[in-house]
Amino acid sequence: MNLSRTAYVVLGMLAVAGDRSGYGIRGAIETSVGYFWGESYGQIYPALKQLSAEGLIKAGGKPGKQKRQAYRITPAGRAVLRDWLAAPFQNDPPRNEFLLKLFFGAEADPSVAIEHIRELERRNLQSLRAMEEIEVLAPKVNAGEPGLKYWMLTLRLGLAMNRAALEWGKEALAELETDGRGNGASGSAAKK
Amino acid sequence: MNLSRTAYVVLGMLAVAGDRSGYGIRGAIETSVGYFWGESYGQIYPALKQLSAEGLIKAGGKPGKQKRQAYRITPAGRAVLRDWLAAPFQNDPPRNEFLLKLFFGAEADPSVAIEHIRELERRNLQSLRAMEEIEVLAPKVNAGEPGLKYWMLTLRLGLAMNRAALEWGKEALAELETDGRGNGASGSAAKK
DNA sequence: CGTGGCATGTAAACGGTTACATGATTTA
DNA sequence: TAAATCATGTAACCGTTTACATGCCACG
Repeated sequence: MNLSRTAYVVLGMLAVAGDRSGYGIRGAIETSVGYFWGESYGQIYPALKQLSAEGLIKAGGKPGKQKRQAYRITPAGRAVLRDWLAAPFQNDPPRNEFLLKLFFGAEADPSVAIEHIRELERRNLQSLRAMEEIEVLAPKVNAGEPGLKYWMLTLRLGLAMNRAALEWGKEALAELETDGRGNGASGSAAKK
Repeated sequence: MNLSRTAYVVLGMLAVAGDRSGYGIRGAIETSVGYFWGESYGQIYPALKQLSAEGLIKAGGKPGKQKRQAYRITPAGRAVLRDWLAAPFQNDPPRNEFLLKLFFGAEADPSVAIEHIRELERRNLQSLRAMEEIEVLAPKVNAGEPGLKYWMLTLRLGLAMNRAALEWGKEALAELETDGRGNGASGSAAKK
C-alpha cells in the first residue's frame, strides 16, 4: 500500500484547493506548483483510483454520471498527507541539459554556447515576468487563505533563483562575447 | 538509431576527459557534472555497447581481457556530439520535493516547514562549500584545458543559485519563526 | 590463499510520458 | 446537428534505478 509521490500531490491539492476532478487537479497543479512540479493524466487518474480504494479520498456527487467526477479528501487522507509532509524531503535527481551542453562547450563552435545562453535568458525572462505577475495577483485573489504564506514563500524562491540565473547569464555572455573578438579559439568547423 | 541522452553524456565525457572505462566515465560524471546530471551503471554500460556498435566510440587495448576496458571517441563520434550540442536544449521536467512540501505547509504544523527549510539550508551550505573548493582548485588542476572556461561557467551558475537559495532560506526562516511567536496558527495536532 | 573492493554487466521493477480511444458538453 | 472542446481513462513505450550475479585484482 505504498503511495507514489503523485498520490501525495493529488492529496495535497485536494486539501488546499478544495474538491476537484482529475482534470481540475491537473489544472491546479499546473497553475500553482507548475514551475517546480508536473504530473500527467496518465499518473493522476490511476492515483485517484488508488486513493479511493484506500479510503483517503472519496468520490462525490452523481456516481453513474460521466462528467467531472469530483473527489474530496477524507480525514484519513489528511492524516496520511500530514505524515508525508513531516517526513524528510528527498533531493530529486538533477537534470539540466542546458548546463550539460554548456559544460561540453569547448567541443563546439563558441557561438553555440552563446546562443544557448541567450535562449536561456529568454526563457528565464519569460518565466520571471509570469512569476512577477503572480506575485502581485496572488495576495489579492487568495486573501485570507491559510496557505497563502507558504505559496508566497515558494514563489519567492522561484523569483530569487530566476533572477540569479538571469544575472549569471549577463556576465557569462559578456565573458564569452569579448573572448570571441580576440580569437576564434577552441572551435571546430561546422560540418552539416 | 536514436541516441539517448545518456549516450551523449558518455560521448561528451570521452571527448573532454580522455579515454575511459564505464566505471571511469561514471566517476567523471559524478565529480564534474554531478550537481546537475546523474547516470547509473545500468544506463552507461548499454550506452557504451550501442555507441560501439554505431562506430562512435571504439574499445581500446586488450580485447579479451576483463579489466577496465577503456573506450575512445572516434571522429564520427565527435561529429555526432557536435550536432547534438548545437541542437536546442530541452527544459527538464521540474521536480522539487522540498518546494512541494513547503507549498502544502499550511496542512501541517508550522514547525514542519521550518525544519524543512533548516535542512535545506544545511544541504545548500554543504554543497556551497564543496563548490567553493572546486572554484579555487579547478583552475590549477586544469590549467591550459580548453574546456576550463566552460567548466567554470557551469560552476558559477551553481554557486549563484546556491547562494540565492541560501539567502532566501534566511529570510524565509525569519518570517516563519517570528510568526510562530505570535500565534500557533494553522496547525493540526500531532497524531502519530 | 582468502577476503574485500574494483569493475562489468544484466534483469526486474518503477515511474512517467505519450498516444490513443471514447464519451459528454458546449457552440455555432 | 456538426464541430470543437472538455473530460476520463488505458495501454504501450521509454528511461532510470535497484538489485543481483559475477570475475578480477591487490593486499593481508
